[in-house]
Amino acid sequence: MSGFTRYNKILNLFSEQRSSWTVLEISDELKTPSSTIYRIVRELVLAEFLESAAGSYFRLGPAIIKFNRIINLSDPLVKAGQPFLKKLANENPIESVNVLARLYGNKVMCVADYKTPFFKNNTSYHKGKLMPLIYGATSRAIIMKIVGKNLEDLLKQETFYDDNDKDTFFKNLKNDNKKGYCKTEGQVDKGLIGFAVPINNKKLGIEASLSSIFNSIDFLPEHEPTIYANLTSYALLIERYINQIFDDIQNYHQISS
Amino acid sequence: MSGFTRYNKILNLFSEQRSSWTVLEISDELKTPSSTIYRIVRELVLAEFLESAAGSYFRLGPAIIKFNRIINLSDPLVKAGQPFLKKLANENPIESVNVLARLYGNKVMCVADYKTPFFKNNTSYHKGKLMPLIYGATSRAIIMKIVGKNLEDLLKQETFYDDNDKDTFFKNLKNDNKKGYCKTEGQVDKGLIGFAVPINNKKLGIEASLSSIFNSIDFLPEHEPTIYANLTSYALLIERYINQIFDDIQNYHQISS
DNA sequence: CATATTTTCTTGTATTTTGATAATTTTAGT
DNA sequence: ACTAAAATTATCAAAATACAAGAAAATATG
Repeated sequence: MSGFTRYNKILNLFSEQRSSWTVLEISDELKTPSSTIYRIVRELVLAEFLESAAGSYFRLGPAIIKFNRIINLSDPLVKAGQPFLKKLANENPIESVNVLARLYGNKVMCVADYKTPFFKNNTSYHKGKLMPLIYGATSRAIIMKIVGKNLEDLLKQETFYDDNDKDTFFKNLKNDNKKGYCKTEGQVDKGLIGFAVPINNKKLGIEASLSSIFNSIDFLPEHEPTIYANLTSYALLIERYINQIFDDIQNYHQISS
Repeated sequence: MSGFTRYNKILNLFSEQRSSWTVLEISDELKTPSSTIYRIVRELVLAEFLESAAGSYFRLGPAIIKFNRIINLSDPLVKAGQPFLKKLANENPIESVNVLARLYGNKVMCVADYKTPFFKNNTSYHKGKLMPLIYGATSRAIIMKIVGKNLEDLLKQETFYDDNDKDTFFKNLKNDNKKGYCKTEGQVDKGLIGFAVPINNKKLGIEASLSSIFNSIDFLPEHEPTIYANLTSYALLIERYINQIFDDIQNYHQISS
């Protein structure tokens, strides 16, 4: 273990399932002497990436919240998309969860979400949640714009049931790309149906999607055109807004240098 | 520069005011050779604490968002307090911003907020924002419960205009402690008036406050008893809920070990 | 207050980091 | 597609630091 890895390995132990650890537990888990872990944890506490909790446990610290706020204020995708999610939700014909997601390594991460007040189900789509790459409209709208070797690399880690499953996947992807949007049902959460369109910005290296998720029981086929129209127009708005933010950043850097 | 410091120094350059940096800019700022910075930045990008943006700029990366979500799901204060903020807001007689804040080093940080839909002003109180330690009801409700050497250490860095200013500060603090709540006007944002009560949990090491902030023009003296009653009762609810969460954690660790 | 637990300190040795420079890759403008 | 400039990675020996193991200190617990 060297470099940032030694810190990152410890930080990555803190998960949704297990959000507090003692030094000895970390030491066991990473098979590293406790004296070493004590030193590293102390450093992380000093930097407020960890903080000590009751009973000699440690948990993630406030530095994370601080940096997260800076991302919220400055990430072009979040900045451009966040304000539109509520509007999109209000124009949908039925109760919905609306999500802005982006590629994150070889997973997809939700970076902003808005749920209408009376939406019944709990969805997997929450800000910060990592989603599977090949399931769900949200993810597929992102990868449908990726081609060639990039797509190959991305899917390298994914396993399909069989060749047939794989073929169907690629066929659907091509089809979706032709239509311009994605629709999946029950792939991520049972009883939910999702629609998504891609959001891209080559200059900023943004590979993302905008999606609306509904309860299957609420959904009627005649809703589909409206849903699609809303998604498409808001995706366009967001893309335009991202470009504007990009120009602002450019200007800012030119002026200050 | 050694240990985590070298990573932390770079991460801490990314701020609200300046959220993207090039390697050369970082190198200039930290007076460190660019070959070194390239290496460190690459490590941080690999761990997704940074990501590359357009024009060879870097910005904070998605790992932050991921960890922030884990905090939201697991931090006892956020978990206990978040659900009550909206309820508190709805019981207030006028439009309000409602904030849960806690001590963070020698600053105060807002960890959850809820603003009523028609609140006019923009307040400084947003989740993740660092607030001054000695100004504003939110902060003062926290420090009014801290005594002796702890208080001394905490205030060591703060500067008062003069001795008179300092005396008034301590007199007010004592007074507030007697009353059980804090009230300040225009100390953080002009035109706003804030009320706050402390939230404490010795076992979990939580030093926090719950506050409601109003537009001064909306506020009438007859509102004060209701505001105070609401804050006090919700603070109690949150404290109780924190205890319950604490017990849950205890049980969880006992069962799993 | 005594004991158990957690945390920090100490030390020689092994490992890692550093930074100047060179080499390579990427980008942007014809 | 070509070229020049810029951005990024690779190399390597010197310098700095992390490491492990146990001892010591501090802190929590009953």
